[in-house]
Amino acid sequence: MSVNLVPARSATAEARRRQIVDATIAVIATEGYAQASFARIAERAQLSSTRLISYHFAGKDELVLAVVQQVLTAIGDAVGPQVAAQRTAADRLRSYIESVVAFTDDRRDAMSALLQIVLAGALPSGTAADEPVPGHVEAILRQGQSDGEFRDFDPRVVAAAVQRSVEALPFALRAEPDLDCAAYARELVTLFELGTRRTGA
Amino acid sequence: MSVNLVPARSATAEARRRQIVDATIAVIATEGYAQASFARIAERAQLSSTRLISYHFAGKDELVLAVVQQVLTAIGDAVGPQVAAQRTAADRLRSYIESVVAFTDDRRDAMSALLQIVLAGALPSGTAADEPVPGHVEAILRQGQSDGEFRDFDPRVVAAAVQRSVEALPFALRAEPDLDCAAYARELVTLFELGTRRTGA
Amino acid sequence: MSVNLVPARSATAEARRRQIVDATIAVIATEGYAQASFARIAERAQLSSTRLISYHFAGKDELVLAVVQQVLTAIGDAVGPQVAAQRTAADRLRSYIESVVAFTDDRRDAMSALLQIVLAGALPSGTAADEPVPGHVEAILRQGQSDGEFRDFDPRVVAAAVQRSVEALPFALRAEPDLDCAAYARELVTLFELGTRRTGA
Amino acid sequence: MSVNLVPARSATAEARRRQIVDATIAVIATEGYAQASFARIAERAQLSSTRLISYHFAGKDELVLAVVQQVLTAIGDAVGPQVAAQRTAADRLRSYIESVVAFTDDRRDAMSALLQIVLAGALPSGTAADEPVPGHVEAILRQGQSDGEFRDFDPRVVAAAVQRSVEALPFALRAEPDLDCAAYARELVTLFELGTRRTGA
DNA sequence: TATGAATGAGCTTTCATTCAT
DNA sequence: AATGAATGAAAGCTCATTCAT
Repeated sequence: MSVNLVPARSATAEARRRQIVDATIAVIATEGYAQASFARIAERAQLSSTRLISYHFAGKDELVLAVVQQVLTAIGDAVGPQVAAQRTAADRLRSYIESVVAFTDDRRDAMSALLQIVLAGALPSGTAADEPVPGHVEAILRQGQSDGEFRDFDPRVVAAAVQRSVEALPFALRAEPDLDCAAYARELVTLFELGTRRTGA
Repeated sequence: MSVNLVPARSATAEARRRQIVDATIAVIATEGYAQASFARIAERAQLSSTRLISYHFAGKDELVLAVVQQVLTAIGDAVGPQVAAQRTAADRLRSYIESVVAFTDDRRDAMSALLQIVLAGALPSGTAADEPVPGHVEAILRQGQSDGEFRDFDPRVVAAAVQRSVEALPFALRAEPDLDCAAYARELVTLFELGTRRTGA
Repeated sequence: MSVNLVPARSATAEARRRQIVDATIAVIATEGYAQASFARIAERAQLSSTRLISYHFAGKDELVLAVVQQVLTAIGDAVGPQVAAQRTAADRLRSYIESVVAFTDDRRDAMSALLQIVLAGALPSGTAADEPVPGHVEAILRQGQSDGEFRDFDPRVVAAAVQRSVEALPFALRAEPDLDCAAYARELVTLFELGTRRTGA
Repeated sequence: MSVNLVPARSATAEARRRQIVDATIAVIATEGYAQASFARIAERAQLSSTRLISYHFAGKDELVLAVVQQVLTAIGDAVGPQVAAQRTAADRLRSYIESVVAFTDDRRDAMSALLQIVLAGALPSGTAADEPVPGHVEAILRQGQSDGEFRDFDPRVVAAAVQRSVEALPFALRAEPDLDCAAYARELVTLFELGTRRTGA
């Protein structure tokens, strides 16, 4: 039996927060993190004044944190089940790349905003969310190594390479919106399959 | 015959610009791009007022551009000759990774500042420098493919993967300053060698 | 036959008002009058929102006035009977000083809050309570003069001196919480006894 | 030979600071400390914007500190020589009361502003100026005791009484602008002469 | 009696930049 | 080449208060 110490937010408040978070994502994605002032967010969300943002969020940090958490949750919901359904490490790696790419294609603004926040170092300290789905790729790689599927390599380095390669997609999409994301995913899958699989005989 | 439309800057002015650019790099690297205001830069450079910055640079855009150009030039000087000395595409790719990693290790602030500027989307439009050493990796990859060294893949996707993987290093170094960069480079070299080489018979 | 124009407040409402007034006193005493916003008061009183304050008090003026009245009433209850029990003016003056000092020692927050409000000039105009127990000291002094106990002096000036000297105690207590208040009172009593008594033959 | 490490402020800057400080004193004295916002100060000083205040003072704390220092210096200049010219402790005490009262009468706004700042507890911590001419009265009293002029009493208590009694004048002046200050001073002088002089035989 | 939601006005501070020497 | 002075705009944030249940 769990006790909720924090007073539950009302449905109205939750909807407002959601609306503000969505507007923040849109502003960051389209105008850049530096331009994401309360004024512009309020404008985008059709709010009467920025005061409504201050009312629902303790400060800008809390707003940014809410954006990060919302997007991370969405990524987790989209990617987690796909990856978990796979049997081998190679399949999980493939599934991870494919589903993150698909999510990126589907929710471009959300992914773009998340990356801008993380890369700008704008995350308030103490946040566990230093990376999208942090450590997941590294865990997959380590499992694959101990299972004998993958060759010997530093899982941190390769995990970083996978992660960053996937994260490159939003930038590519901004330059070329009609990019074939499925093909993009296939290229990355092949690249890292070849790069990680057990070599030899 | 080339005509110099821009009036040559004096040595004194050049030194001042250099001093300001260096201070800007230091501020961005250590405090973040968002904190790099004229006030903080002037403070770091020991200038009596921000007026000196405005005097030597037409505006913030020009200052940021000067930072980017200075760092890109330094990268070019460090990486270009190394890569050019190689005979095969595979060697050039290896050399590229190794020398960029070495440069990153050597000039951490400069590389960190450059990446923050680029990732923040802070480059004034019309700048050709959308990427560090833009297109170099892609050119190497294309050459390798037409030479038969590399397998068939989308050179843009793989180039992006290589580029971003190398760019991950400054972030890793911030978290772990004593990171073994040579080992980091070796891991990336192996990863992308395996991922790009001609497979099969 | 008296008519009650103000609708009687229920016991619940009265308790709430009391709770809010007490929280206001605590905030003013510990953080200063300038920091005594509705937000901080609500926080201190464990209220869910500032709305409850606005609900029970017509505005900040009324809240501050309620604080003043509550403290003044308490002072009157503590000091009045003591003074009234004395027979000579000198005894009444001594009793006034002693009992106000005792009250200040006993109810430090209340006295501190009252003084801050009065000294900040925060009393809404038209309030009769421009001073704690206004005029009492002056009345004692005038009586002592007409009775021939006290020498000839301007009772307003001396009353102000007595008043302010007693009011200095909260400030002294803040700097030195373990101050011997009884000794403090004795010093003041002697000082003003010597300063006011009939001199000469 | 002394070296000035802090760059000297220009005459222009010094004049501007003075102008702003004077306007601040006027606003605090006439409208109260709580109303002394940059906006009102700028308005009073006829400045084009509040930006000019921020330009000349690092923040509100520095501005308030400048006010305090300016007034304290003025008090010291007015009171110090008068007191120093006296031979006995009783004369010095009398001179102190008379000259502070005279200063208060002469520079009502300055004294009123100073007292409001001090009483509001608005002095940034670390400031030595916790009281107007701090400790001077106490020093006079101690000297008078060791010289045998004054009776035995706690000099801190009596000093506080003298200090606060003198500080009451600005409040009295606000209520009654035509108050006879010389008479006010005479009353206080007599009161504390009688209260402090050696009694007996 | 109480409360969640919302609000306009105001605050200090920082921004890059310009004027005038 | 350099500098002191000044500036309008915008930033995030807090204020007491009101609306609507």
